[in-house]
Amino acid sequence: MPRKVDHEERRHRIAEAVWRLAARRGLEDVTLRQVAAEAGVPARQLQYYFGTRDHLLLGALEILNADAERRAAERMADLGEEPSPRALVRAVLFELLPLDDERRETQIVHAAYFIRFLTDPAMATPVRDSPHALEELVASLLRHGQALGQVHADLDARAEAAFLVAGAQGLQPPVLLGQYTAQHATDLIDRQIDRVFPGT
Amino acid sequence: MPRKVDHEERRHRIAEAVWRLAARRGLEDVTLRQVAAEAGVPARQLQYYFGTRDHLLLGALEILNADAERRAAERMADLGEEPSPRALVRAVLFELLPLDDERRETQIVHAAYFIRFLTDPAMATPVRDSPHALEELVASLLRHGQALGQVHADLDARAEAAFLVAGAQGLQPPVLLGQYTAQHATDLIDRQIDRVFPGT
DNA sequence: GCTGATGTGGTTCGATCGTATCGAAACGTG
DNA sequence: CACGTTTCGATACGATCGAACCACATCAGC
Repeated sequence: MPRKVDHEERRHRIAEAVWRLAARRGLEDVTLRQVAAEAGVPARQLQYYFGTRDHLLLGALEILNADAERRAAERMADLGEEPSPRALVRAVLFELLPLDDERRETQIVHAAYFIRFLTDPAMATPVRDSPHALEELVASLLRHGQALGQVHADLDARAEAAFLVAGAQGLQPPVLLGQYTAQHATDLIDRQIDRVFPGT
Repeated sequence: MPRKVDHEERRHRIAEAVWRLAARRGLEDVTLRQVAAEAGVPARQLQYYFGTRDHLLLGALEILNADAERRAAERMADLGEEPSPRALVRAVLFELLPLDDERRETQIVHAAYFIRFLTDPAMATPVRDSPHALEELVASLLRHGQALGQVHADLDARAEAAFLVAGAQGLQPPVLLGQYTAQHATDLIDRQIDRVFPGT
């Protein structure tokens, strides 16, 4: 078989063009010709590397999610050797805010895809599991905090984790729309974290 | 001038078709011909009553928001003569969840329009003010609750209101996607309300 | 050196898009 | 009744869409 390296590189390059267009004007403007122009490749390549337009959209989303997940894992690793539950919860929730260009683009693209998630089951699978996983992760961190005496023992970790995640997710739109500053959003989250971790 | 009555009726009828299509498959499928077919009117009427496609999208959004606001006001009025701050906060937050078909459709359509809000300032104006208004409303209700001794006096009403609204908004996607039941979402909100209004 | 699989570019096709246009029906007003 | 405005149906136009098609490169294995 021929060089596999280019394959991934090109797919990534094309996927980036899809993200830019989707984030700028929505999926309507993600046409094969526009993507080709944005990526600087002939339109024929999109057909070859992704097939139909639906497969292009799905493939670009998968690559986006993989990149975002990798970056999130890196930021978690940057917290140091033995990060406190509190710091981890904070980092997880901040992952849901558009605090840099990459997270911003990821979240806008997800918003552009959202309607598809509702009807197209194939599109939904990459996203359908992640929020549940985030909630579980935060819940386990809260329970860890309870074991350490940093979180009130009578607090329902599961429910509190779900609402914290929802709150962070709900802060996304106002920040993207420029109604809230990123600073304001992080302050609001920090305030909730202070409430949940009173002893730190 | 000829009958004005039909004018509004027809615009509403056409707008409903736009919502249905937008909610089902996103703005990409809101083509003039599809809308005409869905509304059961000749395509030429869309041109006459709304003009260009952009004006159609904008007009349909305005009609949707007006309807949603009217229904929300009705539900608030149904709370009775002198509703408690707690009941009002609950009702306001529940307005952000897809608890019936109308709210569900409204929120899905808003999701479909979201990308437009980010770039098209004309589209954004109907929505740009509402969340801020909701937050202020909840904050004033919390302050009212503080005056009545139902809410801890040292609680930051503004920040808590903002996070409650964000939390409700953040519960929207998982409910729409079927990850959370509506029951679960309302439970989570009720739990937060119990925390904020401990004395009721 | 031939062959077949793999990759690439350019072009074409039928369908559908948004919009403009033209003429006639419908209707209030004089 | 006649007239001008409003409403509306049908059609046409240029542009653009997704996808198919075709002619070449390129290169590994025989």
